[in-house]
Amino acid sequence: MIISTRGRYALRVLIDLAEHYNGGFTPMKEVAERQDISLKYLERIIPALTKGGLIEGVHGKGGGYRLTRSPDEYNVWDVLVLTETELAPVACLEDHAKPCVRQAECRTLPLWQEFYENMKDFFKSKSIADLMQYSPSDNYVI
Amino acid sequence: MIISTRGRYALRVLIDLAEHYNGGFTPMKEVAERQDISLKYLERIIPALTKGGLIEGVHGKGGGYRLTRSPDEYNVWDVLVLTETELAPVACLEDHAKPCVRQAECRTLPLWQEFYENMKDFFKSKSIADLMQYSPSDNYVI
DNA sequence: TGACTAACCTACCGAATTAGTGGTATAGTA
DNA sequence: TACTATACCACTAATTCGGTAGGTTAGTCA
Repeated sequence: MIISTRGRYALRVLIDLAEHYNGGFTPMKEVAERQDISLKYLERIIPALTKGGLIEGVHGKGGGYRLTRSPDEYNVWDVLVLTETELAPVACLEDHAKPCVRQAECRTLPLWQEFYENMKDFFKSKSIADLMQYSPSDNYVI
Repeated sequence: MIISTRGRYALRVLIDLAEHYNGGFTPMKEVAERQDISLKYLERIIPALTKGGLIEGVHGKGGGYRLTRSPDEYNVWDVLVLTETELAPVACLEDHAKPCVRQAECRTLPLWQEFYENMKDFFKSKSIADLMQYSPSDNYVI
C-alpha cells in the first residue's frame, strides 16, 4: 500500500468542505462525524493542509476550516505531497535516499523513474472537483 | 513506498539470469555476488518465482536456476505479484480487505481504482527484455 | 558410496511505520 | 468569562520490512 489514511482522509476532508460550504467555516467535528473519521486523528493530519495554504482555519466559536480556492483549482498530487510522508514507489527514489552505487548500471531504475512520473502526472491531472463529480450532490459555490 | 526489496531483487535476479545464461544453470551464489545482495535473503525470495513457474531450480553441484522462457515472455507485473505481499495502492483495494461500508458513497474510491488499473497496465507492458535494453551487454540466446 | 553443493524451509529479530488515543495549550468569539 | 475550535506533543499496539541463523533435502561428481 502506497497511500495511507493520511492522504485518503485529507482528500475526503477537502471534498467534504467543498460539498458543505455555506460561506462560513466548517468545524472539523462536523466533518469527522459525516466522514466517520476520528476527530483526534484528523486534527493531526489537517494542519499540514493549512500550512500548505490549501485551507484556512479559524479558532473559537463559529470557527472551523474553509477552502482557499475553488475545488477545480486543487489537484490530488499536491494534497498527497502535503499529507503523505513519502510517495516514491521504491526506496531508491525517496527524497532522503542515499545515492545508490549501482545507479549507473541498474537496469531497473529507469522503470521505477518512468512509473513515478506516470503516477505524478495521473494525480496532477485529477482535481477535487473531478472527485466530487462521482456524487449526485454537488452544491459547492464560491 | 509501494515496491519492496522483494520485488526489486526478484527483477534484478531475472535480468541477471538472462544476461548470464550459458545453456546451463546459474547458482544463486553467483547472482548474489554480482548483484551485491545477501544470498540468504535471496534464498527466501526466489522460491516464489520457482513456484510461479518463472524459473526452474536444480539441486547439487552444477545446479542453480534457469529461466523457463525467453526474456520477452516475462512481464514485470507477474514478477511483482509473485514476490510482493501486496500491490494495492490503498488499503480499501487490498485482496483481503473487509468490504467498506462507505463504498457506495465514497468519492475517492474510483480514483484509486483507476490508478490501480493504470499501474497494472504499465507493469504488464514492460518485459524483462525491455529492462535488459538499458544495458549494453545483452547476450541472452535461447 | 561418500563428499560436496546448492536449493529449500523455518524461526527469530531489530528498526521503522501506521493508525490511532490522550492530554494540554492556544487563540479567538459571544 | 465561558465556551469553542484549532494546534501541539507524548505515547502505544500492531504490522511490515529487511534481513540473519541454522538446519534439511535433493541432487551431482569423483
